[in-house]
Amino acid sequence: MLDAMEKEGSYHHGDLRAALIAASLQLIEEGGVQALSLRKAAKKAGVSPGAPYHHFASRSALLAAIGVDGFVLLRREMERAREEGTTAAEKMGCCGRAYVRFARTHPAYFRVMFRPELADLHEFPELEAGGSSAFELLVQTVREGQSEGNIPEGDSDAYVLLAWSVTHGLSSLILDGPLGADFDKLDVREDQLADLVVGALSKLFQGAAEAQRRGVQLTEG
Amino acid sequence: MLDAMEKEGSYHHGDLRAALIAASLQLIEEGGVQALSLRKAAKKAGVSPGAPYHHFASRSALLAAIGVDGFVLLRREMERAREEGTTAAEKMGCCGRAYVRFARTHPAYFRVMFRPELADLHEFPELEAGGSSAFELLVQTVREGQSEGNIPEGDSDAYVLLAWSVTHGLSSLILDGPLGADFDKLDVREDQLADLVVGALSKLFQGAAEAQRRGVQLTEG
DNA sequence: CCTCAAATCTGAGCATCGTTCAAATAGCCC
DNA sequence: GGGCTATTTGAACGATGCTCAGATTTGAGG
Repeated sequence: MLDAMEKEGSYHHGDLRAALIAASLQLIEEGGVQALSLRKAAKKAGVSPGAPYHHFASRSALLAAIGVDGFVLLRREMERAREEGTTAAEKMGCCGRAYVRFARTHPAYFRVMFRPELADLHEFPELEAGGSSAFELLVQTVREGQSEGNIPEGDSDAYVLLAWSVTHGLSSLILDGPLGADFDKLDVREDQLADLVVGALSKLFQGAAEAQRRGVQLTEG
Repeated sequence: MLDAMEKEGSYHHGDLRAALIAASLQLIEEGGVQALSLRKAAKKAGVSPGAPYHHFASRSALLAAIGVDGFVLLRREMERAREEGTTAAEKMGCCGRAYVRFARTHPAYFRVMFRPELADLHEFPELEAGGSSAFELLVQTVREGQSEGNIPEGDSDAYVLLAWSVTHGLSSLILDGPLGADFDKLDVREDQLADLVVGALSKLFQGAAEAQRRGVQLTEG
């Protein structure tokens, strides 16, 4: 599905399916998700307005296919980034930075991946599976960090959710939030935001783990 | 703008502007942002398809107005929640929980507030101002926490961003992410997620502040 | 090589959408 | 009442998602 040459030359168009996805990505990058119409994608692929419906049941199905590709790319980039760290805490930081980098580098994919009104997760189980796949990588890394002592014990689920929320939240704020207009007040450049936030989270994780090791009871509030 | 009775009885319709916003919110809650069309909102308000354009320059402008209302509501609920905490760390936790609660309680508002393709921040400065207003509340609270010793010193900007990213990320994941399908694997109910994640962040903040107080150097990685 | 069914594509058509605009209407100040 | 402005109408335009009957191409089996 990621390979545009999958069926080249075997049908009338070659591989209209891949051509439509490529055209769609280009349209989305030029003018946002709203700028994607099946008719424009069809014209870009040199085909009539009705042709796409032999490859995608609807506009949503096209977007779902793009989202699936996006999750594959994200998972791949996170796995690659993970190998740059030695301790689990480092790996988690690398994953987080890769997540944010992915959002900034592939905004077209990222938006489609997290817009259920464009491609519903229940309607396209492949999309849901893609999301779970990326999620599992974080679960694994946090568990490793706990056994290494870099992440406080207990509440494993909470720390996983915390890590994912941080990276996803920062990505969303950079892409769609008022952060793009506000971050200049913060005396940091946009490309440093991920380092800053993920770094702060790492500090907190390690500091809290150290405190716990010294017998400090971690309480909420 | 929040008051639906603002101009009641003074024009042909009464207050078409407010009626359109009310109708729009209803449509969005029923079928998502995509289910809102100016024509349907107009019909719901008992008015012709062209009438809305005397109150909103475009569909985007209508959505921007809704977003502005949303930011007012969010800011109000965060301020109210803040007063339930005594220390700054507690206040920050309350803000975070209120943020997530707002997203779950008012998904229609929340989505519009963070969809620049629906209502561009540059095009509607009021929207941008609304976002900044909510953001400032977090800045203030984190700064208070640092002077109280509940939040580690230094990197003030990073901790603000961290706190906002966490709350915004969790909200986004609950509303639009694959979390809705995955959280059952985590052995927690959805309404506990905010407590769990915000609580984890609070623990980290306090643990790290305690470690710093005992002379531990907080390093990234 | 020929046949024929299946896959693929065309192009017209339908309903809906955002948006514009001239003309009609209602409210308000003088 | 006169006249001005705000408001509303209803038709119109172009674009969209999607459907469908029919034309075209492909590839496998005789």
